[in-house]
Amino acid sequence: MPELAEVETVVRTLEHQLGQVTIKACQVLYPRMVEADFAQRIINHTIQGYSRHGKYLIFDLGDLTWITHLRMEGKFYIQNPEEEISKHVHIILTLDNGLQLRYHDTRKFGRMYLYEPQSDVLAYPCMKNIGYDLFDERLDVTYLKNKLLNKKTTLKQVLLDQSIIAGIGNIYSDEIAFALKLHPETKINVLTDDDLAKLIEVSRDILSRAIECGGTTIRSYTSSLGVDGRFQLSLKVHTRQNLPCFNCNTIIKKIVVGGRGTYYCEFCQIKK
DNA sequence: CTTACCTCCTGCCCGC
DNA sequence: TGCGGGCAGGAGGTAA
Repeated sequence: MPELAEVETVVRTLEHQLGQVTIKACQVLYPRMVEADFAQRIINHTIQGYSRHGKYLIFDLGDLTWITHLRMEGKFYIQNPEEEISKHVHIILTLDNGLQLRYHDTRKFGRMYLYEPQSDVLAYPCMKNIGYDLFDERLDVTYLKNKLLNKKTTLKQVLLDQSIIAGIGNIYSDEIAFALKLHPETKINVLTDDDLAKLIEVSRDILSRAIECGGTTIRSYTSSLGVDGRFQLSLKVHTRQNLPCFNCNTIIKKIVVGGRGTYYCEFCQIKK
C-alpha cells in the first residue's frame, strides 16, 4: 500500500541508484499492465528526471513521460540480468549500465502509462480525477472548501479521495484523523475553516515525518529496492486494534468506513 | 452532480 | 493435511 511517503521514498531511491540511464530493451510479461505499444515506445529513451504526484511516479524521458501507479503492492527492483526472475515480475527494463529495472507486483493492480510531455502534471489523462498533491502550495482552505462543496461524506473518505488531496492512503488517513482528535466518521460538512487549515497542516506534518523515516513498512509492503521504512514505529492507531491508546490507554477500535479498515481511539477522537 | 457497490488479483489466515 | 471462504485495499467503472 504505497502512499505518498512510500512513493517519495521510491522516487528518491531510484534517482540515487540509477540516475540518468538509458532503456535498451523492454519485456512485458503481463500485457494488461500497459498499452500494447509500451515496450517499443519506451526503448532507447533516457530517464532524465524522477518525480511524483500523489501516489504516481513520474519519469521524465525527454520527449516522453512515463507514469507508474504502484497501487497495492507494486515495487521496483534493480537486479543483474542473471538473477532469477520472480513470478511476480511483470515488466523488465534492460538498462545501458548493465542492470535491469524490474517491476514486481503480486496482485497485478499497478499500471504504467506513456504520454507526450505536458507542462502541467494534472493534464495527463491518468490524472483526470486527481487533485493537488498534499504538498502543492495551491492546496489551501479555499481550495478544500470548493472541493468539499455539497459533500456529505466522512472525514476518512475525504482524506482518501484522490480527487481532493492526492497522496493519502489508508494508513495515513487513520493517523491524520487521530492527530486531529476527530472520529474518522465525522461528517466533513461540520468542519470549520480552522479545522480544514489544521487538517492540511497535520497531514503535511505526518507525511513529512513519514518521508524522513523512508515510509511505513507493514504487511507485505516494503518500499522496494531492499529499503524498509521505519514509520510503522511511529503509528499511533493504524494496525493497533485491541492495543491501548498511547494518550489515554483506551483500547483502539477497528471499524469499517467507506469499505476500509479504520483504526481509531473512541476516547481521543470525538465525532464533531 | 452525488454515493454505494463491484471488479481487478493474489496471498494469507481461519475454521472445519 | 488440505481445502474453501473471507479478507486485504487503490482506484476505475457502473448503477442508483
